Amino acid sequence: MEQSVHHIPFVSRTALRFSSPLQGTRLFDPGLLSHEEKCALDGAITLKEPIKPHSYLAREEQRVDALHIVTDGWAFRYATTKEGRRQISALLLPGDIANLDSLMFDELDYGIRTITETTIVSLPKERALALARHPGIARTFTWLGLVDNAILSRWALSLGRKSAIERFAHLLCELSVRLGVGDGNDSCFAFPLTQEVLGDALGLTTIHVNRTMQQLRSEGLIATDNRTIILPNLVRLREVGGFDPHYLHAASRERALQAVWGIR
Amino acid sequence: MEQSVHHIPFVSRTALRFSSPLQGTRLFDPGLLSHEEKCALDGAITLKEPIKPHSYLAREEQRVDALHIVTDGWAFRYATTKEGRRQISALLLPGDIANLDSLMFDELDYGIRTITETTIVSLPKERALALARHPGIARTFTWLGLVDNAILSRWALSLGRKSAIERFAHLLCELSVRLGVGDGNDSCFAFPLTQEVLGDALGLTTIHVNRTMQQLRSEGLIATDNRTIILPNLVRLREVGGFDPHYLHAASRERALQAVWGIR
DNA sequence: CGGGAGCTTGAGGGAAGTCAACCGGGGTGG
DNA sequence: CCACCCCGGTTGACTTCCCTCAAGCTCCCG
Repeated sequence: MEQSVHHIPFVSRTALRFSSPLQGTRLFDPGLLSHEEKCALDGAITLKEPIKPHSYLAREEQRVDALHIVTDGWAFRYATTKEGRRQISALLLPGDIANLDSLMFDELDYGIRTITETTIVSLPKERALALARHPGIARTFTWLGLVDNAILSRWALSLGRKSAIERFAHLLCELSVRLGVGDGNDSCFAFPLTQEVLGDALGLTTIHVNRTMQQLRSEGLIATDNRTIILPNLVRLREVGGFDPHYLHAASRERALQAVWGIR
Repeated sequence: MEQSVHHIPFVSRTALRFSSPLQGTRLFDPGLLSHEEKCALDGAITLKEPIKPHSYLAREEQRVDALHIVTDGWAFRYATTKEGRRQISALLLPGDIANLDSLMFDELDYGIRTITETTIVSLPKERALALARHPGIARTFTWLGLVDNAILSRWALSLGRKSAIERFAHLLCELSVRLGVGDGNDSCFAFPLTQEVLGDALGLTTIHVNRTMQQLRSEGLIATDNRTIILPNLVRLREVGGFDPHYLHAASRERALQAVWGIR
């Protein structure tokens, strides 16, 4: 996280005056924050010890008094039926806020678990609410909540109306965009999801996930190797999944990055 | 919706000084708004002509430059697959904002249709953003977005991990709470959803919705009569649906109502 | 070397989908 | 004013996608 200034091209010096664990996360991404607001945010957070893989960041019904922002690693939100069937409602990637709703609600109505080792920074609820008096920060929270919502709406479309292979393809397309791996074919990224976790995200059994993966492999749409996934034909994968990246509103994110850094 | 002042006990007269179409809607509910903020909101909205049943309030991909708040009637948000399979991602009841995300995004990534005749008020995006400088209004928007999110997460659990009858039961429980019909058994409310719309909300075919309704009827969990539904055994219905009202955060709404009106 | 986590395979079953009718009622146009 | 039509609901027969159950396999790690 300690990043040295000389790795970054000479632009926009003032914006670089500090180096925050939040640098480059989605919290800063939408481009809604002034330099002052970024500093204020940065001053309010505390960096936590890394959290082990497969451990609980929070349990269902738990009282949580701080926002947790993932800065590294993968995690997920989930809910379970009384019989113990689990549905993942969000995959949390670096930059995501794990529990934005804690801003307004006292108790979680879901649980949070890590997938890989995960580092988070936390922002006490009270300070977050105070910071939300900065219009840019308030708008950033709102923006993040709305994107969460857009993603979840697509998941609902997948869960309710798509076949296993379509759901899987759609999820992979979503992840490739959210992770910011290039649009070109032959996308490739670390993929720490077990088939069990995939099943719980896609509303399928692990066994059916396995068979669906085989189908995708045999059609040349994915290749996996040691927790890495390759998408050799993103165009066709998007067709299969019925994926249109528009809903992720990554464009505004790109635009913001460009405006702030003059790069990328 | 036509509420006359003399139905309301003599309390908190100042809070009643104006009568807004927003009165009693979820926009005012969380209790986050000062009297001044309510006035500001009220001054920014315009009441629209009632919209016919089964008509489009907005299409997918459409540019929308105002928030639309449902004040009467039922509507829904939906998305479709390329083959035309439709999934409803939200049922919009009086008080709901149909397109909160228009606050931040230019184009919808869903469509909005009415179910019954619907009246809406609209709030131009620019004015909404300006109003969001009031902390209470900003927090109200955030609150509404977060509740939307909580509801959608439960829908994902239903769609991914519950049987037809469980999904149906859960939806009915959710609606009974959101509509504010009493907790007691023998809840009863107008129910304008066709089996087709229900199917699109629950991720089922109309035919299977029909059979599921028959099952619920035969088990004495619902009774229908001319677009009205009766839930004769809400306790068992909640058991069947695995429903816990906590996630709707209606409590804070009740608390707010109590604080403002001293009633209910 | 044993054990567990994650992956793979096969056989059989079941919940929900598909296809194809039919019904009943309310609106409408001839 | 009646006939017609269309929408929404209902029913039956058949299909299918995905689930369940039950193993066995392959790593990796202690």
